[in-house]
Order: sequence, then C-alpha cells, then structure tokens
Amino acid sequence: MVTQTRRSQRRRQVLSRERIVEAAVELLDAEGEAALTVRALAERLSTGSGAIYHHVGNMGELLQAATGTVVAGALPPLRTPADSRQTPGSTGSPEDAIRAVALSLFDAAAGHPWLAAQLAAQLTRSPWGAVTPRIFESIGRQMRALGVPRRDWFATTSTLVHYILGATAQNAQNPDGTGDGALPASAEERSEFLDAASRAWQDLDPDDYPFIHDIADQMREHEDREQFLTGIGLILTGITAGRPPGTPGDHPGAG
Amino acid sequence: MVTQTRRSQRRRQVLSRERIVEAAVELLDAEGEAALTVRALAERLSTGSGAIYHHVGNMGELLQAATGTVVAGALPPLRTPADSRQTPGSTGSPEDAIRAVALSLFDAAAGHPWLAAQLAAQLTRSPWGAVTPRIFESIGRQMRALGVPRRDWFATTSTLVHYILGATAQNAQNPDGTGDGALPASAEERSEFLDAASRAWQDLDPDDYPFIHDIADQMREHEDREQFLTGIGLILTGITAGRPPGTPGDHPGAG
DNA sequence: ACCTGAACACCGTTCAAGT
DNA sequence: ACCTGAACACCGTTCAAGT
Repeated sequence: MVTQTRRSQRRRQVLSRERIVEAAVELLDAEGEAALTVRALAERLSTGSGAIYHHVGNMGELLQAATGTVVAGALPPLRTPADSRQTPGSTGSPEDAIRAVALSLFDAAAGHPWLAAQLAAQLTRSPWGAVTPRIFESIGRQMRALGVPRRDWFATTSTLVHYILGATAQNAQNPDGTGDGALPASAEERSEFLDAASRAWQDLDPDDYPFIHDIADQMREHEDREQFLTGIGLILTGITAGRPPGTPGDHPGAG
Repeated sequence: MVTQTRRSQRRRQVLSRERIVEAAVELLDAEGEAALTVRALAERLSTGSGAIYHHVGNMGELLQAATGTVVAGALPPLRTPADSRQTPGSTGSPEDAIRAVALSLFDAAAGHPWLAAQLAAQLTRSPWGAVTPRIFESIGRQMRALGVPRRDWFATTSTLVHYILGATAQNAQNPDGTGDGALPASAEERSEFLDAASRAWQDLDPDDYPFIHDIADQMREHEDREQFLTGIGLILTGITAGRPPGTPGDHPGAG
C-alpha cells in the first residue's frame, strides 16, 4: 500500500514544505524581506502561486518556518550524540557555554539581515511559540551549573534571553536603514554608518540630550560583538553575585 | 506677508502632520496594526488618500512618528522645568529612577498592543534613529549617580536598553497571537494563554527539552511586571558589582 | 493528491486636476 | 499650498479546473 503510493509519485512531488522553506531563506538572504513574495517564490521554484499553499498555510507561517530553521541551525544541537557522553566544549564554564550560544545567535543575525526583525516580530506576535523554547533551552540548561537556585531559573534565563534578543535586534546589519537590504554590511559601510549616527547624536540639543551628547563618541567607536559580550557579562555577574562559584543552589549536589 | 499667508488659510488646512499622527495612534489602539491603512486613515479624517502624503512621506514614516509620540509621552520629560530645580522623585536612588523609566516603557507597551512590534521593527531597521536616543538619554543619565566610570556608560546603558526592549517586546499583550489585536488582554485571557503555553512546553519531548520541561510551571505562574523588574535588578547588580554604593567613578565628585 | 493560474479583494503610492 | 480621487503596480489568498 505504501509502495503503491510511492510508485504513483513517479515524477511528481517536486515541491515540499522543506524545499519551499529552503527557497524562502535563500530569497531572504539574497534580496531581503520585501523580496519574499509568493509570486517570486513560485517563480524561483518553477511553479504556480497556488502550489505554495498546498504545503504552507500562509506567508506568516512560512516566515516562522524560515526563522525557525535558521535559528535551529545556529544553536548547538539539543541532544548530545549518544556515543559521546562528553560534549567537546563540556570542559568550559557554564558562563562560556552561555556566551557561545548568545554569540551564535548574534552572528546568525549578522549573516541573515532579515533574521533579527523576524525574531522580534515573532517574539511580539507569538511570544511563547516556535523559536523561543529552543533558545530558552540552550541558555537555561546552564543555570544548574551556574549554581542558580531552581526557583530562579525562569527569571534568570528570561533576563538573558530578553537581552540577547534585544541586542541582536539592534545590531542587525542594516546600516542602509531599508531593512530589506541584502548581504551584511561591509566594515566600511558600518564605519560610515556609525559616523553619521554619531554626528546625529552630537547635533541633538545638548540641553535636552546631555548624556547622548557625552557618549556620541563612545557610540561611534564601539565594537558590536565586544559590546554584546560585555552585556552578557554584566548579566552573568548579576546572576552569580553573592553566590561564590561552586556554591550549590537548592538542587542536589553533582552526581 | 506672514499675515497674508495666515489670512489665506481661512477655513482650509484642517489637516496637519500632527492630526494625522494622532489619528494613526487612535486607529492602532482601537483596531491594531493591520487596520492602519492610508485609506482607513483618510476616511477617519474625512479626506482623500492623497492628502495624507502632503504631510507624511510614507507609511513607514507615519508608524515611526506614531511610535515616537507614544514613547515620548510615556517617558519622563527630558528637561526639568526651570522653576523646580528639584524633580519630585529626585530624592530616590538612581536605581529607582531607572526602574521607573523601564516600567513606563513596559506599561506603555501593555497599553498600546502595537507598540512593542513597532519598537522592535524600528530598532532593526534604523537602530540609532528617532526613538533610541530618547530612551538612551532617560536611562543613561543615571549612570553618573550609579558611580559607573564614564568609559563604561555606553556599554552599561546599552545593556539596560537592549534588555528593556527585548523584554517589552515579549510581554506585549497579544495572547491571541494575531498581533493586530485591539485592547490589552484581560487577566482571564492572560491566564488561559499562559496555561496553554505552559501545556505546550510540557508536551515537548523531555529528551530534547529537559530544561523547558522543568520550568513550564514557573512560566505559567510568573508575573510579567515582577519578572521584568527582576531582570532590571540583575543587570543593575551586575553594573554596580564590586563598586560599593557611593564610590565615585572617574568623574569629579558631586558639586 | 498535487498542481495551475486566473480572479478577487485588497494594499501603498502617484499625479493630473481642481480650489 | 492644499486637497481630491481615479489610476497604477503591486500584494496574499482562493478556487475551479486540470493531471
């Protein structure tokens, strides 16, 4: 019976949800969010617009799937391979593991200029759906090793995740401001962009914006990744403050 | 000449950029983001679609302006009134001032369900434009009083702002998941929503998501505002850690 | 079951024409 | 200068019709 069905596929079934999502990511990467239309996608897949809807409910679902696959691809695998009980990086501190997860998201957003906006949109539209648990899991697993009491796990993990998503959103490489820009910005573009932004800050009324005026030059010279890690560090300090490293939380001691 | 111009206005000029932005906010609040169309706005203002474009460049600019006015209205005034050198709350700690600013944004997002998505979108599309300096200024001013060395001001303020925007985005009250939902959700809706989300987390494969499984009940019972303030507290702890309160940074002593 | 592609009901934006 | 509203060039989505 199964064979029958399979045989009847013959040459058809060139399309699949997977292929569509894959093509969507390619289109987003190459031409930006505004270029992802059902018609453009159909043409790229040499099919009609209606065919898309046989595999994907609607445009929003497609964007969600595209975001999900890219995020899943960027994060470490959820399940450690059964043959190697020890993860390669398992000798590192939990702080380092968190930094690695955070950076992988940060870098994924730099490589896919449309990703940050989609992450943010999905965060506001379906806060607990799809992509959030994946990120929560990767970060939250380190709470035990950090010595955080179990009752604080949700709060501390949430804080890290919110920071990561906020910082990732701001540092999406869209210096042209269009948001549909292809390809990450060059270092030169970035520099010009920060120069202009810094000058704009300088031009604000110093009576209204004394602080902005003061730090306009720091803004121009900051390094995205370094600044991002500083923030992670501050939060980790806050989480572990007053709790000497190695102090167990309210969980049973290491097995 | 000026009088001439003014006289010739007579009955016309019923429209203005200000009136348009105001109407846009009303429409967004009442019917959600999807309902804000040029045609709907024109009808609400009893005019033609084209008239909108005499005062506003395009839809994006209008959304930016709407977001800007709501944020500006939520935050404390930039300039202390000249007659009262002492701000009413100026006796409080800088930590409290930061918490107040953070909460005012958090609450604004709860009152305007469309706001968080717009803040996030503008953060990714024009990271340093419009609304960001306003928020930076309100938070950053407290860095001196916190005893943070000047060279760290940009980093510490960025961390707080990124966290605030990330957390605000997630806590936008859109439990229906449509994102264009009018009116903040009721407590009952919120409860049902968290119940469903918590159950969804429980249903994830515990081999893939052991952590999510563990904290599903904490997620259901968390209080948005309380959780939000906990995160602010963690970051403030990280910022001031190792720096006893009252320790001056690298800035001159209090005047 | 899977796909086609015309058709429908919308969009944002422009622009000749009015006052 | 300010406004009108038809027209243009798009959208996402649906659905009878094909294979």
